[in-house]
Amino acid sequence: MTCESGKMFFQIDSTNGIPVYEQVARQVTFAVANGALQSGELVPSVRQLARELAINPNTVARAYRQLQDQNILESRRGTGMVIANGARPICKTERTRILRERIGYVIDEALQSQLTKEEIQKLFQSELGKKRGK
Amino acid sequence: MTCESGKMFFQIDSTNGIPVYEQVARQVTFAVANGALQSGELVPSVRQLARELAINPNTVARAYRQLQDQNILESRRGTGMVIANGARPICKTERTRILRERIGYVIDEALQSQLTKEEIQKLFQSELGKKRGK
DNA sequence: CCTACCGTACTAGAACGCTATTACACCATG
DNA sequence: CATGGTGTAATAGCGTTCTAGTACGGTAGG
Repeated sequence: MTCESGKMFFQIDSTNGIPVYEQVARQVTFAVANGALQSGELVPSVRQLARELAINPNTVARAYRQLQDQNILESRRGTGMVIANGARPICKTERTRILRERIGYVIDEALQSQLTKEEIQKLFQSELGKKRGK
Repeated sequence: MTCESGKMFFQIDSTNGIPVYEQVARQVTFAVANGALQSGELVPSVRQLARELAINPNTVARAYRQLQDQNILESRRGTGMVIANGARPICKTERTRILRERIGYVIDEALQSQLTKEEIQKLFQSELGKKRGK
C-alpha cells in the first residue's frame, strides 16, 4: 500500500509483521525528522488518512496517540493534530534509534548464521547497490 | 533466551516480533547451511527442545513441520526427525534468501527516512563495528 | 444556529501466534 | 510384551493487532 497525503508520502506493508500503527507513526516521525513536516503544521486527519490507506480509523488514531505520548503531535480538538513545538530533535533522535535497532537485529541474525563480518558486509553492499536513491 | 542442545546453539527472542516457530526453523536451517548439522543426523526432539527453550512443544512441532515441507527434515515416527538428504544446498539457498530479504527491508526503511545511501552505509558500519565476531 | 469535520472513547469480533493439555500411533529397548 | 520416548493431532484459552460500528464533545464556517 502506498499513497500521498498532503506533504506526506506513506508506504504501508500489512504483510511484513510490523504493526500498521507503528508503520504510520514511524513515517510521520521520519517526515518530521527530515523537515517535510514542520512544527505547527496539520497532519492528515484520522479519518482521511484511514480512507486513503484503506485501514481502520482506530489504527491511525492509535498511531497518533503514540506520537502524542512522545510529544511529537499535539491534539487540537475539533481542528486536527499538529506537529508539536520541539518535535524535530525528538524525531531525529527517534529516527537514528529505530534504524540502529533494525540494523543491529539484521547483523545479529547474520552473525548467528556463522557468516563472517566480511561476508555480511558484502551482502549488504550487494543489496544497497540494487536500490536506487542518492 | 539462549540454550545449547546437541550440536545446535539456539537463541530465541520472543519480544522482537518474529514468530518463535520461524526463529526455530531459521536456526536449524542456518545450522545445516554451515555444516553444523549433516544429513541423517537427529535433530533435538520436539519435547526436549521445547523444554530447553521454555516454549510449547506445539511451537517446536510447527517449526519442524515447516522444515519438513521444505524437504529439510524427514520424520521417522517413533524415532525422531533427521536432516534429509540434499538438505544442505536447500539451506544454503534459504540462508542467503532470508538474509538478503531482511537486509533489503532495513535498507528500504532507511531510504524512506530520506537518508542517503552514504549515510545508511555509515550507520551500518557503525553497528557492525559494535559487534564482535570474525 | 447548524452543519460538517475534527479528536476521542467504547464495545464487539476476527485473525494470528502462542500456551496448556490431552490423546493416539509408532518404534526402540529391555 | 511392556515401557518409554518419538511425531502428530485436536481442543481450549490468552494476548495482541486490526477491523467495524457507534457515540459524544469541540471547533470552524456558512
